[in-house]
Amino acid sequence: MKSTIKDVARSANVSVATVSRIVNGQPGYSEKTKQAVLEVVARLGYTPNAIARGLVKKTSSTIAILLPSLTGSFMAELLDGVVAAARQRDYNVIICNTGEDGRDMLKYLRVMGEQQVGGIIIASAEIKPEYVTAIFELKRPVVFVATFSDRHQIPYVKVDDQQAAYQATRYLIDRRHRHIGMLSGTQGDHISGTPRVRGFQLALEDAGLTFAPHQVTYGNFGFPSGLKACAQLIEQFSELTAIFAASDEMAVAALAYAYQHGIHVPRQLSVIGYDDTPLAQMVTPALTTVHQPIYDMGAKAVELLLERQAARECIIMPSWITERASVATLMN
Amino acid sequence: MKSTIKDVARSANVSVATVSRIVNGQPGYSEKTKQAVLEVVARLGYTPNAIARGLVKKTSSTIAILLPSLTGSFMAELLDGVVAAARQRDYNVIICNTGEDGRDMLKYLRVMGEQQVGGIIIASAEIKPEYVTAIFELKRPVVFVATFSDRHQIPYVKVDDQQAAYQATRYLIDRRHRHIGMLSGTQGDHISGTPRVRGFQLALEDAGLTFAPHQVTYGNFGFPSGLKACAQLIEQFSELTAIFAASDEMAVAALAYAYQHGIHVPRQLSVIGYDDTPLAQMVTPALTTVHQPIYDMGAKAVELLLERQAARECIIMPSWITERASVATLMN
DNA sequence: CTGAAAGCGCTTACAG
DNA sequence: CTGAAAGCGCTTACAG
Repeated sequence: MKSTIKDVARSANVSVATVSRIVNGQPGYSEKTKQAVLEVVARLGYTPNAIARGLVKKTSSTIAILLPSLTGSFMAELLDGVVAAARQRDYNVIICNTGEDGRDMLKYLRVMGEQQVGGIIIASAEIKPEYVTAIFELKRPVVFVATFSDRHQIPYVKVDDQQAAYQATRYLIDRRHRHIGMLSGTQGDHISGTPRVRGFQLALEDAGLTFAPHQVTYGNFGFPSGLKACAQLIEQFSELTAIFAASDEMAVAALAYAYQHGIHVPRQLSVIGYDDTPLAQMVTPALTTVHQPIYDMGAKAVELLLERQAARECIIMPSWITERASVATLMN
Repeated sequence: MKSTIKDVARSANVSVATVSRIVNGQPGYSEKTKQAVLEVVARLGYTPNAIARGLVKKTSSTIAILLPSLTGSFMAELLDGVVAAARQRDYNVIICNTGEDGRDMLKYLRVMGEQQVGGIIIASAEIKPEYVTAIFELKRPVVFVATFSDRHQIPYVKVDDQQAAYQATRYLIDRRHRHIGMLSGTQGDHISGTPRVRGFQLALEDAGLTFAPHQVTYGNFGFPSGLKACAQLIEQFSELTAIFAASDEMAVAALAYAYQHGIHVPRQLSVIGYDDTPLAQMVTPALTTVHQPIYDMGAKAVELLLERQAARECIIMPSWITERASVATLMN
């Protein structure tokens, strides 16, 4: 049987109050009783029950992260940042997989409320109105990361997707590409879909280039979808010399497609990605891509959640292009 | 203020016992009082406090997974399997990053004990003797995944690394390769290092080929280390026609190295990896590799932990080679 | 410096 | 079918 605070109190001939103070390093006891108690603690192998403590203190030193999927290195890196920042603050993190379509979002929101978590981070997902309702009912700190709601004041940390896409497109234009196609993420996705397409379009138009619907093709950010989208793009827009992909995985799919069809990257086709996940440096040719500070975004979200909740700030993280080997400058 | 069971009891003119029964679907109340109570529950927005329940039931419906690192798709996939299996059983999972060298292993073991978790999964890490001591003191279910202890009876689920390495090497030999090099993981790693080298050596010797130390070179399973190890291997063993890498990332590093040096894969150099992470299908040429059922291993670990703890079984999962495009059959 | 006691929000025999 | 009461393992005023 696990020993409790009562056991050590009895064994040390003191009250539980005294044991509690000593174990928690609060003032109020002599060095002598401290030694005696600590000795009993060691002998009995006593460890405090965090559940009981949580009940009286009404907080459990844990936060939850809700994410749509665990696959893909984006989430792994985000999680890494969250867990590291939480550990620094002695918080545990519970991980909830809500499913790609947010199927279990509402369920987890409720369950995490019941678990009395200190706060909830919601990652990269379409925020439906009913989520927002549930969030407000929870009366608990929530922050979004890599997503946001444009209708409600809920803190978020993310990159400016439209601007980042603009930069990436501009990068291609500056290297004299005039026929640029885009591999977009999920069509109709207001978070990471539409804004990136808009940035793409804007950059083209600002440079005096035309933008037509057949220049963009859609997938779901994943590799297989990228393969299909790339085939379709090249078929309907054969004059293209460069591709901007809305995710590294889709960009890598373009690389794979090109290789299979004997198209040399970057000599015959330039490719720029989005995310800068570890994948980008591993492929050949190494991928030039939009860098998102994913790890830092996770860490920042924790900070917002735990220490700056009152401020209700939103944070736009900087993004930039990390140059590698998949984009060529055109000669003419 | 959040309402408690007392609030709804008062509001519904019943005892807390009755509310408890109704909320938990236990027998013992009339349909009429049930309706009345449920109505109050809805009106007050009452949700039970899982912490309080955990205190009396002495279990918290959460398990912990301790892993050395979150980066790399191996861990992401494992985590995915664990989380999915836990969700099925209405368990939450707390994720603890112990650091590559197990720096925080002991700390987390203690903290998770205090959190009264229902069980602990320890993933892919060297198991030091002091861990085992701490594990036994915990008196809580523990299962290892992708690792094990050869000195103590603690359930594990893993692949037979030596055998898998043997198969991979054999695969190369069957395709007429006679000069085969290996990119090993961490030197001295008893879990995923040594056994794979041993399998490699055995396969060579069984085929009547020689095995010499200069045929293997060491990294730490990661991509950058693979690049270095590959350079070194090719320098000291230039006649090689095929490489067996102890991880997909190291195999991909070999692909990258070859590309940079104008060596065509698989025409001039064959490469086989280990893990079959998503990465393997994304690179070009697509990587032939040893498939580990990582997701299933995570799910299995949860099953062992929660439902078959008493049996104390260990499970060796099957592995196989998934053929893609990075290995060629030699002609001569 | 120390202890008795109330209380955190539940569940669960036990009695009716 | 229903309730009074004890108890889960702690923390924290309060009193001395």
